[in-house]
Amino acid sequence: MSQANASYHHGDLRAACLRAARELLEENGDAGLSLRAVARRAGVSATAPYRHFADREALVSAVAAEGYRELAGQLAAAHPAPRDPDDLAAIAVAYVRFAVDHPALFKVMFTEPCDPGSEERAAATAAISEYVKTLVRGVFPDADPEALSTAVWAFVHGLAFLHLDGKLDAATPEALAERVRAAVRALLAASPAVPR
Amino acid sequence: MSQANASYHHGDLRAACLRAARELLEENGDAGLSLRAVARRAGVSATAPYRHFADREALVSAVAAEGYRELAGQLAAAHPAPRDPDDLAAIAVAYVRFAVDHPALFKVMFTEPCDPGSEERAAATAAISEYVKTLVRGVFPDADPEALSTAVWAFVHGLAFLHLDGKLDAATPEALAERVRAAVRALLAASPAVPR
DNA sequence: CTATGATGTGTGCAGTGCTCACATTAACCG
DNA sequence: CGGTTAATGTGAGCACTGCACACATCATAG
Repeated sequence: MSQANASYHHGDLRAACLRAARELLEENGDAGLSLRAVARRAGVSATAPYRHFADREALVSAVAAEGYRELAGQLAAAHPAPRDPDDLAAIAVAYVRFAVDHPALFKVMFTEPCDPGSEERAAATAAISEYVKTLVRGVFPDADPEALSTAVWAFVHGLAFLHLDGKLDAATPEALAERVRAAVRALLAASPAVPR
Repeated sequence: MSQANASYHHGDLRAACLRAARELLEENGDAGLSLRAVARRAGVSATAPYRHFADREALVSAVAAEGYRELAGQLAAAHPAPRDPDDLAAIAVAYVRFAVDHPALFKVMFTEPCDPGSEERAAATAAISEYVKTLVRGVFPDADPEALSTAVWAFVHGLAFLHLDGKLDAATPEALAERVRAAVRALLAASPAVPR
């Protein structure tokens, strides 16, 4: 019933497609995201989206790029200017939380081909990478920033993925947060010979 | 064993399907893995595989389970009895290497729904989890084994995924190994700015 | 040596991505 | 204004997919 404007041309089909895609992703997961379903939901013929997206890949990449931006926002919101490992842990929690709250989106962001994908997408991930590097530089000024930021991102990312797959499950948000914090603490405390 | 000759019954279609699925996965990635393609490659009608796998999900889960076992083997081969972080790093390298060498398989193992999946699959991942815990206990006797093994697995897993997505790329195997080792070192050396 | 259940076949349906020719219309230019 | 044009949306159609169904074949138990 949403043909509010019964005109031939939609007006802003591109945005409508992205919105529909997001909804389908939340509702039915990755599998439910078909161009045709998107078109149906946007109240438009099956082939109309092709005027705005070269193919399914392009649509997915656009959704993913949106996801990156949102994720970046959540991280920044978790702690504006982290100074110590606890602050970092808060950001880690936000990262994992994002993954668990939007599982299908997150998978799409990090699972699909990606490399040859849109530059929009590449730029968005580069931004995150840069952000992590900045964080690490601030909190661990004495470390090799390149290696350590790789390590930190990997750690948080892996934590997110393991939760997603149900390898680790955290019933309540608070349990999840505590588990993440515990992992961070354990990692920082870890030394083979000299604890503390 | 298999009377591969033109007999009506295949002999060991289940195994043939798994082999075909592995091949298709290596050749065309996740997308190329269709039940029909598997059937074609096994030289059998399109619906024959349904006698051995309830649906596509089941086939994929079986392939994934195989992958888990192989991964476990590679890890064990990388270092039989790790005692210090360097040994651990060798295992980390093997983990990431496995992901990079079999990208499609790895994605299938950790990306698809999984939870409600076959118990065969659940058992295989539980085995890996247990293995990591054992490792960690050996190398870091003073740490909280639960939290630290979570952290270690997450770290290595994230490293693997970031490489897979081309977020981090390592042209040569040696470069990859060195990057992984550097990340491990950086993480262990990391101490916060030491607010004294 | 036959009955039976496990295994493989063929047909068919609904859904998908994508291409192509065509319809509609907004926007630009005389 | 009015007409041309390019952007946008439509519909039919192809090749493919997963899966369900009825049927064919055959190894083997009784």
